[in-house]
Amino acid sequence: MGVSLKDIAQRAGVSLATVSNVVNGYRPVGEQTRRRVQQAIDELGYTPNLSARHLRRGRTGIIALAIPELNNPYFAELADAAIREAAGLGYTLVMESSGADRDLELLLLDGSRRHIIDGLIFSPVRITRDDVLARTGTVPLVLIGEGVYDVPHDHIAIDNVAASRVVVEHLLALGRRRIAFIGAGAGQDRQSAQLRLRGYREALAAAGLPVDAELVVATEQFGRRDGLLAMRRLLALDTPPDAVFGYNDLVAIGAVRAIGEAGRRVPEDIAVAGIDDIEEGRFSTPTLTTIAPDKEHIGRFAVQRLVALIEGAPLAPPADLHLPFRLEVRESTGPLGDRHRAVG
Amino acid sequence: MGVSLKDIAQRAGVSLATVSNVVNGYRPVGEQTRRRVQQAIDELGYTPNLSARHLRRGRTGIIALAIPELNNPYFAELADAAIREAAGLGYTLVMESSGADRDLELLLLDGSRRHIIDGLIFSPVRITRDDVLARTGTVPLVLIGEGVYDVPHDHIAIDNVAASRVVVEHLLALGRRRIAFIGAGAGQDRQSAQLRLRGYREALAAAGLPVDAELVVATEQFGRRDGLLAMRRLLALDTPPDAVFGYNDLVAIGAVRAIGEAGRRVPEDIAVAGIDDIEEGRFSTPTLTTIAPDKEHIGRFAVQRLVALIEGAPLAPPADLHLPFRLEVRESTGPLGDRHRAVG
DNA sequence: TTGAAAGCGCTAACAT
DNA sequence: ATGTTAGCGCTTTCAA
Repeated sequence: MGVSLKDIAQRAGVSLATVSNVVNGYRPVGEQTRRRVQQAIDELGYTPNLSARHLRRGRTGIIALAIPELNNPYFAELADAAIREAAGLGYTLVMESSGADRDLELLLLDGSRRHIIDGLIFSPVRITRDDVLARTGTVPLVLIGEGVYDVPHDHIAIDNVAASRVVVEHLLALGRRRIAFIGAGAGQDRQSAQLRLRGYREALAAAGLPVDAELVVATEQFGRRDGLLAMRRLLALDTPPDAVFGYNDLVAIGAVRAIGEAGRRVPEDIAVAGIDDIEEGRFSTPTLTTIAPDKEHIGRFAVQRLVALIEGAPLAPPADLHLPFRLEVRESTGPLGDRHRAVG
Repeated sequence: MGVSLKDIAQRAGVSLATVSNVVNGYRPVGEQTRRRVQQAIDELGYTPNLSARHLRRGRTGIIALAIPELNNPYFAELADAAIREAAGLGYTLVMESSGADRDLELLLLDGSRRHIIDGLIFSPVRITRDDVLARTGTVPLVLIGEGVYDVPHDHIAIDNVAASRVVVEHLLALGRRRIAFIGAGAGQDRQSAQLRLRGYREALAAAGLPVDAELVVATEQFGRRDGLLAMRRLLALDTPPDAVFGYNDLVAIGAVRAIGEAGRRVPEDIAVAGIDDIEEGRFSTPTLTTIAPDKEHIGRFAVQRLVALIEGAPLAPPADLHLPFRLEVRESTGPLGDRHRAVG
């Protein structure tokens, strides 16, 4: 074991409590004493034993960020911001993957790690509002993403229905009329898929267009491969779409690949757009039109709310926060002839 | 506070030690007793308080994976494997980012979190062999990647010189003669950049070709944008290259983008290859030729070695492990006319 | 302004 | 096979 408070106390000729107060600043310490203690700390190279502190305080200083897929770049970028914010507030953030599995999500919700984490930032995709209401776990909880609404917890997300509408309106403004949606979710209640699908439907309805069921493709997951496979099915239709809206950027990128493999061009033959604004889409060929949520903001804000909750700061009641987003029009829906404008 | 061992002991009418033994299995417990204790545990919903356990044991059950950039997909894919392996062995893995900063790396090396982590898997890029030899930290350490060699720690990596040679030999076999290298590292000692550059040089030398200094481009970082900017400089040369080898897949993808923006084609005009085999390169247009290290293997193996070290298992002395890799030839260097073969 | 001491929940050495 | 108990390092109440 390393250097402990007791070692410092002995060295400085003071009591344990005094050293603790120099370290934590809970109550005033005389200037003389403080100096002696600080010197001992420096000489011996003391750092607090966190396990002991946590045992005593009943807190661990660890918060978790639970997301469906670890290697979805959207979450990686979000996590990056969250980790930095957490570190700045004296917390360590650990990432947990639910694998988009309902049972695992329920476990996380009920505090599978309740003794190791002080709080949870959760991006659920399979559980429902009722699951959250019925939860027995008590660790502070902040929800992100569009999984669940109307629950007594902080909830940070963009308005997915509105975002989807903006994308589809953009495609309509380009003159596209057979607009497909990839990623409707395969039977399970991926709530965010429902919301994005709803925005898609609303935009079509507002334009007086019918929703053609064969243009709405469900997928098992929401990765590149899922987008690719779904797009192949769309290309096999008698009348393929002239535009595709992907559930997220990964799905859209998979669709772009499938279109190229079929010898068609994006955007000339088929325009493609996604949601998330992952960096990949800013360098792909063609670059990808997308909805850009402020990931940095979401990540930092979620951590701030959670830490406030943990530390019992007086704060506003649970809020449903809709952060702004913007449409990034790039080559995959750009006007023709606009290919290969320099990026970066 | 929640339910403690004492609560269970009272409920089951046994001693603390017995409950502890039911939970941990350190010594045998009678069948009758075990059943009663287990029932109490189930009824009261007991879970061990990890802070207490850690305080007592002197270990935290947390290991760290320190990498240069959190949102480099290569590391995300590696981390995914490592996190699963760690969980399987009863450890929680936290990710730390060094930001490829030398001071931060030194801090990590000397145990900036010594009280919170039991061990460290470290992928350094700026520190040197001497830094590692001089380290004062004592937490068990496993090195991954090509940052440092010949130090008394486990070290897991692919042979970067050999891998680079394979890539360049492949480009040579395609008949390319002006082969550029992007990502030589800008002055700082990014050891892995040196190694990959060495492989590049060796392959050219073996083919009896000179190394043209203007075809070797240093970059600040190793992301998509760096590849893009470097490639623009190469395209501005009097005689641009007919092939490009990127330090990693991200750099290569940036280069592909720059080539397209300049109105040239990959691979017809310029062939491009990288290292890492990130999923992005399997769906990009064109798909990216690359070196595929076994990320799953590296991640799991690093965790296994580290945990063995932590738990003091008798094990072989520190080893320098070179894991196998293979060349994945895809469209970006494929024979002409091979575009858009179906992937997936 | 400072000190003494209890006790957070657990494990492991020592007893029985 | 089971029980008793010391003590990991820290924070915090009560006293001085």
